[in-house]
Amino acid sequence: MARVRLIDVAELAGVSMKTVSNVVHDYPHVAPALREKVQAAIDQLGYRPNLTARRLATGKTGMIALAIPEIDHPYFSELSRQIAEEATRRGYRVIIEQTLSDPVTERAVLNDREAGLVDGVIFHPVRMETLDIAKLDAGTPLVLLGEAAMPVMTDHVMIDNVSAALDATRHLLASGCRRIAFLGVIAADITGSTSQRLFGYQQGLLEAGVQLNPELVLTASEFTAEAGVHSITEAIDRGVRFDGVVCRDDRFAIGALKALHDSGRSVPEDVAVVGWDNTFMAAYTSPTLTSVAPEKTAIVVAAFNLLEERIAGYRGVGRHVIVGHSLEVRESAPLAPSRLRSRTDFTAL
Amino acid sequence: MARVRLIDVAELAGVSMKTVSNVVHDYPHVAPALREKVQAAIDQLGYRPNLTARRLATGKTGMIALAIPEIDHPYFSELSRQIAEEATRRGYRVIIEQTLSDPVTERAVLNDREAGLVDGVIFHPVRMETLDIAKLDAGTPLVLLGEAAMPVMTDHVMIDNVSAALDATRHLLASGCRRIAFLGVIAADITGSTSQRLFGYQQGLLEAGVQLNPELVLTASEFTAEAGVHSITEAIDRGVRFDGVVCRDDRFAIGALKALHDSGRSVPEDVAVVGWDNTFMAAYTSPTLTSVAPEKTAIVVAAFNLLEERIAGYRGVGRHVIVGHSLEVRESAPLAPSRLRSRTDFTAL
DNA sequence: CCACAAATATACAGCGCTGGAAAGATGGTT
DNA sequence: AACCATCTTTCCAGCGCTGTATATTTGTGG
Repeated sequence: MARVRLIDVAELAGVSMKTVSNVVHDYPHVAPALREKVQAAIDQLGYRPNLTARRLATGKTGMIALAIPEIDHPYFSELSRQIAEEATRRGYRVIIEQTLSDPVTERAVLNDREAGLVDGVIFHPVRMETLDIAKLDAGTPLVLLGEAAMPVMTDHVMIDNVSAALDATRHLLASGCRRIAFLGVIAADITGSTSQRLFGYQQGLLEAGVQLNPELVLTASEFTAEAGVHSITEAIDRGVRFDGVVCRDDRFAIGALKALHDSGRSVPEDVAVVGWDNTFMAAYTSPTLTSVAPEKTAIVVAAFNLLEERIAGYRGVGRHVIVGHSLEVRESAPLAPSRLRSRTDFTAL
Repeated sequence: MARVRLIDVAELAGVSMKTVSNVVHDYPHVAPALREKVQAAIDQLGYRPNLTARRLATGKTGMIALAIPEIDHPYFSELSRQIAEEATRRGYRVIIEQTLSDPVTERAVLNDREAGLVDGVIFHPVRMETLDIAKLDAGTPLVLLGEAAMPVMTDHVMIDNVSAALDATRHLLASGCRRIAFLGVIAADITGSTSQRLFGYQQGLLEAGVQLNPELVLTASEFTAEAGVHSITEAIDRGVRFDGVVCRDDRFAIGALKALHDSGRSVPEDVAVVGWDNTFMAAYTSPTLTSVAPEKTAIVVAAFNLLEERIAGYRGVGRHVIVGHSLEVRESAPLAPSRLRSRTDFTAL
């Protein structure tokens, strides 16, 4: 099982190592006859270059790390797919690190772990403070995703969360909702992505002259559909009345749909629901889910552009790219005011 | 930006490289005073070991590759998550390769790409023939996932697809279905996973004395929910009558639920639906989805066990591990015969 | 106070590959 | 036939780290 090395091929072909290396790399100035002989030796021995050794010699790894909270969150799995594809297109391979939103793991990702292993890191932080990140950045090019407060030295790609939440809220208001809830605030999320969305939601209500009602800001224990179900169910049980919900992400929205269905409410007639991320399931829930749609492709492309500039040697201050978003309107919150029951009947449910 | 090397630390601390290395590795026989001095130098310089160099020296990479068709297929993203967690537990990092079911990419994964890069590969093939795989295995430990025909030399983990499909079919039969469709056969899938499921479905019908009807075997163009929608809709339009569907995976099932809903059929009253993979969405569709549940954790653990044995040097013939499965019964195909309309009314829809 | 074992620390040769310098061929000029 | 310029090929010093062999120090008992 001893691996075939460059020198083995060289000996068999009766040439120097470098010539074999040149053949492997398609270096142009190799005489055809020699090239053929070397190739034959390569084939005969089944030679495969040792990438680790090549890396040590060249200093380039050709790999990037993608650090995300959860691989199987639909938003992140869809993002991962696009990143994997873009990486392939640009000649990189991807190491995926799952942080599970654990601050220690997040730190580890940036700290010693990426030492010389990857050419760059794309990182979606959840628990780490921006300042921490800046400190730990040990020279490996880094691009941040998500809503962390603008770091000074680090590149960063995000959508305008405030404005997107504003769009979602306006949409619900336009369709006639007046008691709009927000799902959900999570204690552990300190990067501000939720709070930006909450802020946009509040702004939307205020500009429409609707008074803010703290009761309508629902909290959740974790980022799962189940937590969404629980939060909505509990609000209903508490007697909280609402006719619309802006959800922090699609998983919460999916949970909300279930909770509303189980409690006998119909969507969107009784309660309109807006999700966030426009993940694939949004088109397959029943009713289908209106959802804030970040331009995922733009995020991925922007992230790679920034990363490759850093890899190429850019050492300036952090750039901050805001990519577009839209509202994908589906059945759970249609455009037209389509309420079948009058709002005043709501309490009768 | 010049990286700090072991020798830099050694010089600052006034010791040999190896002593620094020993400190980094917590080698026990280092005098406390020296250890402290070295640690101070490490901290002062911000030294991080170069993993690529370490790899070259040790020959171990501490990485495994996971090659799957699509990162964002719920089954694979859930599997990936578990693999990532198990890998962390066992001290490995994971490179994820997305093959997109492309035979060329699949080949590349096994062929030159893993050269010395990873200690092992976990691979879920879709298009490659088993024989091909055996040929390309260049010495890197390999474990196959999924339903490829038993390879002779390669380790392999799967569930018993025939028996699982049989269970699903029996379940539908027990609840009163008689015209049970199978969704969906895909031309591009040559590994036999679909055909095994189809076989189990047919066996289930036969043992119940139900005649096979080729019309009820629905094909799909690709592995997406949309293709499932299309296939079911088209069958309905063609006038195919059915009161149950066994789906090849949850995405098809989700598409089936949508198509049935859009055509005015209710699930499970008119048509009962069984999915496959028991992905997270199964609990959140409306109605919730009965689904074949492979024991994902068992798959992951078995795969790692086999892989680590190979890494440790096992060179014997391929082992084949069959892990358990169950049927997660939910609303789309409940246990009891719960049909509201009589079957004869079906055509009236 | 010495011999000898155990505990610590060092030296250095690789791991397999690449990059640049240098050597060797080749062929066209004058 | 001597001389370049150009094309091919070889040589060899690293890349940063670890494992083994070896040297040095420390500790113990007689």
